[in-house]
Amino acid sequence: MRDTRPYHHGDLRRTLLAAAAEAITESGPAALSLRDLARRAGVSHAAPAHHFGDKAGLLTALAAEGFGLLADELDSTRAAGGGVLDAGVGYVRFAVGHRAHFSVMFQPELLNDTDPELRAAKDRASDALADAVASVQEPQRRGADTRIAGLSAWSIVHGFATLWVSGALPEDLGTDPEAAARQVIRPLFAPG
Amino acid sequence: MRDTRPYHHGDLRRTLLAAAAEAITESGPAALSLRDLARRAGVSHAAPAHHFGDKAGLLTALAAEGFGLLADELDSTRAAGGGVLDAGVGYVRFAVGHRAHFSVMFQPELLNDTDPELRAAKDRASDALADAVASVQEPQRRGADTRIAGLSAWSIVHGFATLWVSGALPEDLGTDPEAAARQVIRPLFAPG
DNA sequence: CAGCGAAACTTGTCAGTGGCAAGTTAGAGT
DNA sequence: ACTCTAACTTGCCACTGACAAGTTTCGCTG
Repeated sequence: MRDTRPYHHGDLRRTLLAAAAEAITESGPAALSLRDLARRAGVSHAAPAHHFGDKAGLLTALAAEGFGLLADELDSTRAAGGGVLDAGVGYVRFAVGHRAHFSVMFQPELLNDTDPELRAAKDRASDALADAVASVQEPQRRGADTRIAGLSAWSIVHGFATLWVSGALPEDLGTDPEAAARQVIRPLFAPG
Repeated sequence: MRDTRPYHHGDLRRTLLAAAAEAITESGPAALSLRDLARRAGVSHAAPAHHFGDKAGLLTALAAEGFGLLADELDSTRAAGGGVLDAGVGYVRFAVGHRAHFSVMFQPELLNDTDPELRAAKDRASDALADAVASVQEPQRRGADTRIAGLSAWSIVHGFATLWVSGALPEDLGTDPEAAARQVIRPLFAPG
């Protein structure tokens, strides 16, 4: 909220990330143009490069932010006393609520996968996921492998989220992704 | 195998699709360049447009081919007397064996989703998937909803495939995607 | 087999894009 | 007040996708 545009934007990094998220939500990561983002933010076409190096750098920052948000989501459902099922629904809630982030997080060819921030955020999300699965581990019958159980849970939840946001699922599932997710995910957690 | 390059390539469409699949497998759909494909095929830079209209057209053709191949895969495991688990493993085999096709099939913003060929191929794959799930339906306990069961199966299988090809899964799962898939998917189908 | 219509490709061009290099401005610390 | 550096700008180049208009070849009809 400055009267006239100052030379220093002041918050360009954040602004660009937000604009990128919006643009990607609308048209996907492939259609993203750095110059377009710059225009939207009212800066020169080369300004984005200063903060992110290149396009992959921007998407990497977005992905890292995404993993952080995902970890937050999982941690918060856990803090609320939710079980694995709730964590799963939380995963879907994140994917649907942050399509842009989600659509970039699992496309490594768009990212600088060696970026330390990205790695850190990934690790944090990974830990949060492991915690959510481990919380249901105690009442496990037999010595069923926890590791495999976690991967099963991750797979079904990730699969549902991916299919939902890509519009591949049948329409008669309704318009509420969380309710639908709960139904579809349940069979894995409530056998018998 | 002509002695000198004829004006009519003869099989450009196929050649371009194959080249595209190769390029995408290496660097993802975003990095795909029509002009590069043309160069690889030894034709002019505008030749691809003749066959596919534009980039989305090419990717749409690739996606349609992909859905066809997926349907083939599922039908063949069914013909071999396999159950849902085998169909699931077949799904993963397809995704890993045809990364390029798979990576494009579920990114609607890259495609012309109204394309009739794409729709037809999608429907065929959808039917094959439904058949694979229905085949295990008879011995179902209680009136568990078949529709939901199918979506659960699709989700876990699709999720595993997606995570595997994106390199998100832990390395200690080994290098054999089918074996790993079988382990991770089983909990859904063999409860109790 | 002549020729003609349509399909398959080429050449040329334009606006838009990403990325680099070199300059300019502002702010922060001393 | 001075300087050092981060935050941006201007200018440029190679490349890309899309379109328009031409050229070559194939296949079919008569």
